[in-house]
This record gives sequence, structure tokens and C-alpha cells, in this order.
Amino acid sequence: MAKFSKTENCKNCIDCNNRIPMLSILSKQELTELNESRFEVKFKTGETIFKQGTSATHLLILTTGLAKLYVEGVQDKQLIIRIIKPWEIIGQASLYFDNRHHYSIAALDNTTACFIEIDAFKKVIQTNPLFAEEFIKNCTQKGIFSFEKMVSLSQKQMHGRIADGLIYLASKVYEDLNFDLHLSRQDVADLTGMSKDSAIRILKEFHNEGIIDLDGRKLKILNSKQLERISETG
Amino acid sequence: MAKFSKTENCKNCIDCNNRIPMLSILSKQELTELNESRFEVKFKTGETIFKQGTSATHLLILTTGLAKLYVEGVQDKQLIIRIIKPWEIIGQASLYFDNRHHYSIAALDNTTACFIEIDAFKKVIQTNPLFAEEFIKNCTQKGIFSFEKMVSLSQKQMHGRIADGLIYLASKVYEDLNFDLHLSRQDVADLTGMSKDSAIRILKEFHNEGIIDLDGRKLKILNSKQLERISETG
DNA sequence: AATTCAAATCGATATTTATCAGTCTTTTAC
DNA sequence: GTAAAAGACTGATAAATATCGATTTGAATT
Repeated sequence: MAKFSKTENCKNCIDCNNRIPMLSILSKQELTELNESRFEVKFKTGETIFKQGTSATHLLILTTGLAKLYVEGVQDKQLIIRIIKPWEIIGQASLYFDNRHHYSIAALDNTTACFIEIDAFKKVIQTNPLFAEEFIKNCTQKGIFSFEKMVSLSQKQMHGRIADGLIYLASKVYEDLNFDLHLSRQDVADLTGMSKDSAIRILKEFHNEGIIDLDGRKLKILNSKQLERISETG
Repeated sequence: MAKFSKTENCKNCIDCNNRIPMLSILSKQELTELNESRFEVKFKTGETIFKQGTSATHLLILTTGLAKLYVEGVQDKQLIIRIIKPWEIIGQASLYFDNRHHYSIAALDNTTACFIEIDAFKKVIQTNPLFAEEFIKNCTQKGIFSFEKMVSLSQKQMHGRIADGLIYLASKVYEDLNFDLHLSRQDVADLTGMSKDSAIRILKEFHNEGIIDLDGRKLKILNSKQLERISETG
């Protein structure tokens, strides 16, 4: 199970200054307050970090590893909204609604997560308008991302959705055309809204057509132009 | 075309106090400032209020009528995100991103829209943290709504999606089981992510099964329990 | 009332996607 | 090192959904 720990890479919130642009707005005192409410927990691959429906008391920042953020849909199906990387602030959705988590987060990797008390965070929002503004910026960007995702999920067919998924992973998550996929085939399916079998089929097709090179979880995008084209034509 | 006007129901922002809970947080002076930047425009049914891709200079509040908020997807298809009612603040998504509209808004009715300058609004956010907090609340709720919509669009089949659409219209838009639909059949399809023909078919099916009573645009939900059941089972 | 045009409708068909059953591979557990 | 389990894969089939063509309806206009 997860256990408490102090890691080298995140000794206190003041260090996070450089890594999380949003926090650099805060005064030393505000950072200190956040730091006092925070603690770190390590998770093993596959472990659940947040569980949808449970009460939301803390925000989350990964300091190492990757995680998937997903909502639990109909008949135990998961819909992966996005992949979480270190130094993003997670859990905003539940901040002001009903203090419940509206999605689950599970580690895709051995990860370290830093938890910050929601109340401490709210206090900073209330007292530092520039920080609040930055937070709004963050929320609205996620809103726009949501729109794009909805279009992809509802209007594109499988090839287009897989293309969108691959482009997302390469450009936003791994920031490289060549990466070691942390997602299982089922995860890829849950990210693109199709059955596992269909996801496997399309990936294989892309592989056979020379658009990607896929061997197990080693993935390389060979023809990103064509991937873009497939994404656009749906 | 749309023309300038002063209407009885919205003489100035101070009156909006009662109607828009968020604005009641503002001081008289802040309201006055918003009021000075604002103007009203009337739109006829079908007219475009915001067009996706154009530059975003104003926020929007409908004072009369209804409108659809939609994104332009692949191959000229529309995806209706939600229906706009009077006294909601619209346009947040573009506030802090790239000053472009990321969706379009079109009148479903003869509507009156009040435009508020984005800069005036931003200023209030920067100076009034409680207002900023309220704004964040608003954004995060929309985020949660987005998740539900994504699940509906990607994991439910047509019956479930139409059920979701009808429940949404009855509970959130018209707040009545019995209403005069402002949406065309194509709009219903765009709201639920399917072809027009399919939407017509499912609606007819629901009608034949006694779940709804549908005559042209007069719609009455007869069995909302079953509609809920259909929504849940997908 | 006749005309016109857009919206709504419906049956037949084609396409897309999921499901299922079975095999193969890789990792995990003892 | 071997057994077991989980994940990956594949072809065949079934189910869901879109598309197409042809009417019909209804509202708006002459």
C-alpha cells in the first residue's frame, strides 16, 4: 500500500515555485501556509489515488510518475479524460461544488503525489486575486479542451479518434513522437471511446500502413502529417 | 439585422442584482462600471450571436429568449453543448485563453442580449476575490457538466442519449415536463450526437411507447421514471 | 387557394462498431 | 523453471447507426 514519505524532488512548496508557474504568483507566506497543509504519498502502478464519489478534501500535484484521470461511466466503463503529469494542479472540479470527487485518478506508474488541503487553497484564492485569475485561466483552458474532446468522441469515427488520442499523447503527454506507452490497450480504448478490440484493430492498421511503429508498448509516430489528416477528416 | 435597443427588463446592471446571483456580490461602484461598458442587441430566431473563431471582446447575458451554444465539428456538423437561458453569464471560456470564441451561439428565439466588455469584467475579477471565487465555482460546475456529457456522448447508445437530452431540456432548460421545443429535429440530433434521421426515429419510438407525447414541437414527458431508466442503462 | 420551400418522416440499405470465442504472448507467482 | 493469469490479438458474426431516396407535412408567400 501507499505510504508516507519525503522525497528529494519536493521538499516544500517554496521549491515548487519554478515548476508550477501558478504558484510563483504566491507570496512566501502564502507558500508557507500551503506547505504546512501538505503531505506526500507514494502509489504503485495501478493504485487508485482519488476515487470518484468519495469526499474531496485535498488537491493533488504529482511530483513523479503519470496517472490517468477518468470518469466512471455506464456499466463499469471508464472514460479517460486526460493523462496527468507532474506539476499540474488536480482536483479543481470538486473545489466548489459538493466536495465530492467527480472523477477517479489512478497511477499509471510508480508515482509520488503531493496533497494540499482544499481549505488552505481556497484561502489563497480568496486573498490573492491574481492567483484566482490564474486559476480561472486554468479552468477555462480545460473547458476548451473539453469541447475538442466532445467533438472527437461524438463526431469522429474510430480512425479519427485514435489519431486524436495518439496526437494528444505525443504532443501533450510525452512531448515526443517516440515514447513508451504507459497505457494498456484497454486504456487507449477508454481514452478514445471505443471497445478494446476496436482500438487494437485500428492501432494495428496504423502500424501496417506505416503511420506508426508499435511493438508492445513501444510506440513511434512515423507519419504525423497523415495522423493529422486522419484526425481532421474524422 | 440586429439593432441597438434599450429594453424594459434590463435598464442597467444594478437591476441585474436580483436576477444574477453572481452579480449581487459586487459593490455599487463595480456594478456601475460594468454598466458603463455594456450594451444590448436584439437578435431574431436563427441569427448568430457569437461566431466561433472570431475575436472575443465581450461577455454575453441573454435578457430574453433562448439560444444554443455549439461547437463546429467535423464536416460542418454542429455539437450543441448546452442551451442558454436568460441571466447566465456566457463567454467565460474565451476570457483568458486567446481572445477567440471557441464556440458559436445562435438565437433559438427572438432574443435580447446584453454585452459586457471583457476588460471591465476582468478588472472586477482582479479586484474582488469573492467575485472571482464565484466565477471559479461557475467554471468548475461547467466542468462537471462536461464530464457527464462526454460519458453520455461516448458510452451511451442512441436511446440513452435522447433520454439524456430530454431530461436535460425538461429539468434544466424548461423546468417543466411539458414544453414547446425551440429545437429543430436537427438540433436535437446535434445535442445528442447522432444523425437527424436517427433522432427522429428514437423520438417517434418514445412517442409510440408512451414515454413522451410529441406533436410537432409540442413535447410532453409522460413517463419520466422510464426515461431515467433508459438514461442509466445507456 | 395555389405555390414554394424547408423541415420532418420513413423504409431500405450500407457502413461502422461491438461482441464473442478462441489463440497466442507476456508477465507474474510460486 | 513451470504453471497460471493477464493482456494482446484475430476472424467471424451481430448489433447499432448512418445514409440515401422518396414522400409527406407545414408554414410562408404570392
